[in-house]
Amino acid sequence: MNMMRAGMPAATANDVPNEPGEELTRIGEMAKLFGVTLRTLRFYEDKGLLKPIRDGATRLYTHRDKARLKLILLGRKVGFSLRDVKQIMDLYDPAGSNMRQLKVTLDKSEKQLARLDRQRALLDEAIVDLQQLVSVVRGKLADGSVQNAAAN
Amino acid sequence: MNMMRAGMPAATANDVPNEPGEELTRIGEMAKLFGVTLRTLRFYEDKGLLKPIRDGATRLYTHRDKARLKLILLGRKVGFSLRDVKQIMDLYDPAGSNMRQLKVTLDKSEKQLARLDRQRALLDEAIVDLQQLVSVVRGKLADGSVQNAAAN
DNA sequence: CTATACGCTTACGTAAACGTAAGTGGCGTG
DNA sequence: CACGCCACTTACGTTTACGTAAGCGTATAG
Repeated sequence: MNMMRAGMPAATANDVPNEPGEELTRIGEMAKLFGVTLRTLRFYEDKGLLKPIRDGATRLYTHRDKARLKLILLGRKVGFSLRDVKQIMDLYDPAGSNMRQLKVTLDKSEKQLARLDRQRALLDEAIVDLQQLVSVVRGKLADGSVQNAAAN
Repeated sequence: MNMMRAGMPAATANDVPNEPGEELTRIGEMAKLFGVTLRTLRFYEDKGLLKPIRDGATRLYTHRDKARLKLILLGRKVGFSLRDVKQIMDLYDPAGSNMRQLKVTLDKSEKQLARLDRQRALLDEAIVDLQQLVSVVRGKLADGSVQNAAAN
C-alpha cells in the first residue's frame, strides 16, 4: 500500500519550466535527506537562506538549494548564527571571484575559531570543576550513609 | 571625596536585629565582590535563589547569602540551569545529613558531566571543521588574488 | 539646598531556532 | 465519496538569563 509516494522525486505531472537533468526535491524528501524538520526548511526560507522554486504552493528544492542547505548546516555546526550564514551567502556572486565573500568568510571563521577555543577552555574548566564536585559529593555520601547528622 | 561609602560594610545606624559578628553586605558591594550586576542579584532573588534580609527596602546580604551565591555561580559555571541549582539548594536541610540533596546533586552532576563530554566532542569536531574551512578559504583567496573568475 | 550616588520596583525587550496549534487544500486510493 | 497523507499558511509559544528603561525614594557631600 502507498507505493507511489516515496523515492520518485517529482516525476509527476507538473508544468513548471525546468532545466533538463534537474532533480527537484520536495520538502519531505529534503527533510529526510538532511535530517531536519519541515519546519526548519520553511524557517530557513523565511529567513532568506533558501529559495526553492514553487509548483503552485509546493516547494521544490533544486541542486543549488541542497548545496546551500549543506552550507547552512555546516555553518550551524561550527557555531555560526543563521544571520552570519546569510550574510556570507548573500555575498555570493555567480560571476566574479567572490573575493569579498571569501574575505568575510575568513574573517568570521577566524573569529569564531577564537570563540570556540575560549569555549573549549571554559568547558574544560567546567569539566574539571564538576569532576571535583562529583568526587566531593561521593565522599560526603559515603560518610552520611554510615554516620548521620555530623557536622553542620 | 566620597570616603564613607566603600569598605565599611553596614556599620551605619540601622536597627535591624542582627547576630553579633555578622557582616551585612549591600547589593553594590556584593556585585563587586562576585563580579555580577545588581540586576543579576535581584534576579536570583526573584527566582528564590537568594533571600537577603532587609533594612527597609535595602537588601542586606549575610554570610549565608554569600555562600549560596558562590554555589550558584559554581553551578552556572559547570552548566547547571538556575532551576537545577535552585532544586538542589531547596533540598538543603540545616539539620540532617542531607542525603537527599547529595544524591540529587550527584545525579545531576553526572548527567551534566556526560552532557559536557558530548559538548566537548561536538566542539572539537566544530573546531576541526572550521580549521579546515579556514585553510580552504585561504587557498581560494590566494588563487583569486592572482587569477580572476575561474571555475563556476 | 542641590547634586550625586545608591537603591528600589515594575515591566517590557532581547536573542536563537525553531515547536506547535489551527485550519485549509490537493492528490491518489479503496 | 470519504480517507489518509503530504503540503501550505499564519501566528503565538518556548527557553534562559538577564538588559534596560522609567520613575521614584533616601542618604550624603558640598
